[in-house]
Amino acid sequence: MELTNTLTMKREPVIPHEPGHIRMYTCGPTVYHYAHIGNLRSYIMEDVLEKYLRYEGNQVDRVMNITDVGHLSSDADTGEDKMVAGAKREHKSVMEIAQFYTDAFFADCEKLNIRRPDTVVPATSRIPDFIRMVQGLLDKGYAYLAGGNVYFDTSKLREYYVFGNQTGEDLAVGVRDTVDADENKRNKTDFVLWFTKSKFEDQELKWESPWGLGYPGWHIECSAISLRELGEYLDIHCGGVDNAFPHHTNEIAQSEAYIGHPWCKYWFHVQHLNDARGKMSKSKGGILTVSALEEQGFDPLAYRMFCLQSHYRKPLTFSFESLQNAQNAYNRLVARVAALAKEGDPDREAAQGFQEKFRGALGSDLNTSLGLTVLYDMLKSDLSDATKRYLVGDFDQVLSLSLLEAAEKAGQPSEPPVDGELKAHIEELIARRTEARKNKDWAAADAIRDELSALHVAVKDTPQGVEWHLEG
RNA sequence: GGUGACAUAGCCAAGUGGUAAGGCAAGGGUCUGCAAAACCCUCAUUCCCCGGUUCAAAUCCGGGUGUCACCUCCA
Repeated sequence: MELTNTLTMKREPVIPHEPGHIRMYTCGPTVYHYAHIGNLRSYIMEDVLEKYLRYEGNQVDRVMNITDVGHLSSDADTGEDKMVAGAKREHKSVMEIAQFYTDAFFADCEKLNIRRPDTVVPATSRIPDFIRMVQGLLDKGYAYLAGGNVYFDTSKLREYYVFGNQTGEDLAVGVRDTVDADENKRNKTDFVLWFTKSKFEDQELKWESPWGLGYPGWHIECSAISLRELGEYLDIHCGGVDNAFPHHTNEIAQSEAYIGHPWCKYWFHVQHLNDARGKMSKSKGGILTVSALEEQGFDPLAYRMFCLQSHYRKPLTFSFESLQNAQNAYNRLVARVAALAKEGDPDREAAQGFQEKFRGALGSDLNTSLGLTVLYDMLKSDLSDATKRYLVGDFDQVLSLSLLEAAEKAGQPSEPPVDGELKAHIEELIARRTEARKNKDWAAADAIRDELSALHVAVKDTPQGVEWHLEG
């Protein structure tokens, strides 16, 4: 397949270091709060990438870290570690908070059909690895001690800025007026590998190290975890664009300095989900979670479809109007799949043409929007129902919209979740309406329908009789 | 100030030199007592603007404009 590699800003064929075996790393969540749907857009698109690589027949090893240490609390760089702030807010221990939000993150992922990576590593479980790596960088002369902290010396690199054409002079330290210049740094692009001293004094999570009691810098965890789990040749590193600088830039700097050769070949960056105000972010507030969407009657998979209808390299603006579009489209798609006859065997040979088109779409820089079009074209084609069902299942290995499962549920009118008394009342009203309709007393029939609709019951007259269901 | 990405109908979008896919919404129709659902039909002479190259440009080149993001917390 071909992907746009952020390192070169060109579309390139994906050729892994070891043929047929792709090693993929993803920056995981910081678990001090619920993930918002903007975070989850990245994870959805990365999930599609992983599944498509498997669909093409590759073995994929995927690793994700869980950041349960080392991030600061507020919009400004003042205050305590975000994990600590979260713990205090909820009167729990730091590790309890981390576990709680880690579980919440994976629960959201499950609702969105995001596969859990093969290996998930909490940063706090790998402190000795981080210390070893920092020591290695010191030994090789890429790091220095100053003011109690260990810094990475970016002047030792041939090239520091790998994404884009910035120069060191361009870096405006303190663009955000709450960020102060760190006097210990030899170069303004240098960054901390290990802290023992910082302006944030009340860190609860600290570990012994050769440089004193402290905690790791903000970038070391991804490098160390990736190097240990996936080796020195990483194929694809994923993340949101806002992490390209400084996080990914610093990861590359320290990883390549440590191993002494190029590290990761392809960088896959997902653009932001914006709302009318711009980037949706935790610090701005007003964030939307999967649960919030569910409370408003949306299926999490409609949000997945919303993301799939767009392209990962385009900024996507969220609005409830757009999500409603996606929800409608999803419902109709499921209804179409549900209408396919189940009898018969698929004609796999006839299916190949659409499979090729599907690969053509997804293989071309993960064009999910075009992939959905192939699905629609296939459903409209003159293939047999059995073949169509087969292809729906085939494409859904990548799209993961649970189309066959949802169609199955739609096919069996499940008992509406109402208690016996209310149910009896509704059925009584329906019986009276049927009677009124038989007598062509339309006014009475419509009055009863209004009454039902006040109870949030929608009725549908079909040749087989009256169907009803609860709304919203 | 520096850097990067993006710009196609009401909305989401495909498109990588050959004369604007698809989805949602909307309008019309069939069906139905009326609805709902389903099905059928319609819906951009034009792709942010201005130049240029070409027989031919949404696509290539030059110059603008706008939106968003990053510049040490963010995916």
